[in-house]
Amino acid sequence: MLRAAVDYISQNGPDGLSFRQVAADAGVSHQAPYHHFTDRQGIFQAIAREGFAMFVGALRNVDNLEESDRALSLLERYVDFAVEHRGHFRVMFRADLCVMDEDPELQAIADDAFGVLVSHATAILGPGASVDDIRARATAMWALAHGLATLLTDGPLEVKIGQIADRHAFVRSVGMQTSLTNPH
Amino acid sequence: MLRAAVDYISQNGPDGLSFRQVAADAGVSHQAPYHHFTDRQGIFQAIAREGFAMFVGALRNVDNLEESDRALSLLERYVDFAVEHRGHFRVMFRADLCVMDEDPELQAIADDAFGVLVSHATAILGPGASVDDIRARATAMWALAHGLATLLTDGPLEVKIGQIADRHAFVRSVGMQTSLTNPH
DNA sequence: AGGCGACACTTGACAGTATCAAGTATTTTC
DNA sequence: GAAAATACTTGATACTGTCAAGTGTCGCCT
Repeated sequence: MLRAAVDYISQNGPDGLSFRQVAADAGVSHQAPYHHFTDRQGIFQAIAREGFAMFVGALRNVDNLEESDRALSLLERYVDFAVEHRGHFRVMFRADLCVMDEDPELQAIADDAFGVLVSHATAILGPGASVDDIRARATAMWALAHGLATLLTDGPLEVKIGQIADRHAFVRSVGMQTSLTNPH
Repeated sequence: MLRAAVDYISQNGPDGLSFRQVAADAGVSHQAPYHHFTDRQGIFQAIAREGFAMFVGALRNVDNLEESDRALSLLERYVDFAVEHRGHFRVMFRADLCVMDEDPELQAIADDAFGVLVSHATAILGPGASVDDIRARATAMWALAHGLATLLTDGPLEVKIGQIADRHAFVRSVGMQTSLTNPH
């Protein structure tokens, strides 16, 4: 049932998603989903949870890589996740669809994902860096990755810059332009 | 009428927007908007048009600034626009809400906005830069700005990194971390 | 002056939607 | 084997976008 919803979202976006249609696709009555997910919002929350769990998994263990490659790998993985799980990704960062405030578990797992970024920013900037610098660096990496992912999945990037032949190479070349790999 | 719709969107997001509610707020019958904007999609297209027009206006003339300040100013203006016109911004980059393919005028004005980024990237990298480098640099700036704007307007940025006291200073400090101001 | 056509809007109807409420099996648990 | 939780079901309500056809009102042309 979740699977059906995610599939729909990845193709048509989250907005047109019909609770009833999902039920029909799963071959049950129109109230069956309402029993599992309390709300229409509930189904998005469930998707976001699953998504963030996978997301953290994709980002974790980046520390095992060679240091010079970590920032680019992080960027690459972030974008990869968005493209490969666009159904989940489209929901995860939409505050209007899944309100994290009401779901502590979701909040916790999202924190984990951000934690990866912060620890990475800390490692790159070294022990001497100020809290503000680390915060700024982590935000910069997040914003770059998130912007790229968003523009690729939903936005008009390919419309504007033309078809992208090799996504991995492209993402890396974009990352190189920002020298986020360097200490300062 | 557009005003009412934009106000609603800036507060509640574009998804819950009800054609009928907008009409009621404007004190007309439920079919009056349908006369002005052919579609529910039509109202989003109108908002996107208005938005991109303002957007280009906000980004233009960044060339007049001192060269070292251009990249940061561009970033700052991009984010400013998103925050100050969040009602428009939330619609402009949602391909599912306003399909640009069917609106050449909208497409043209969006091209203008991207043109500012490209010309800026070209100027920074100098005449010797390859097309791929310029493309990558323009994308990097766009992604950073867009990601930051998105995370600020819709995303969980402030939830994760804490309240931002001075937005302008923060945006600039994030921009500094990426050295997008430098040639390479 | 009189008519005419564009425009701005209205009422009415239809199918589809989320959601509330209350019912019915089936499965698990004690 | 009874009770309770689980997984559904049907029915009804209020709201939504959209189609269709009507009403008034203004400016303009003859």
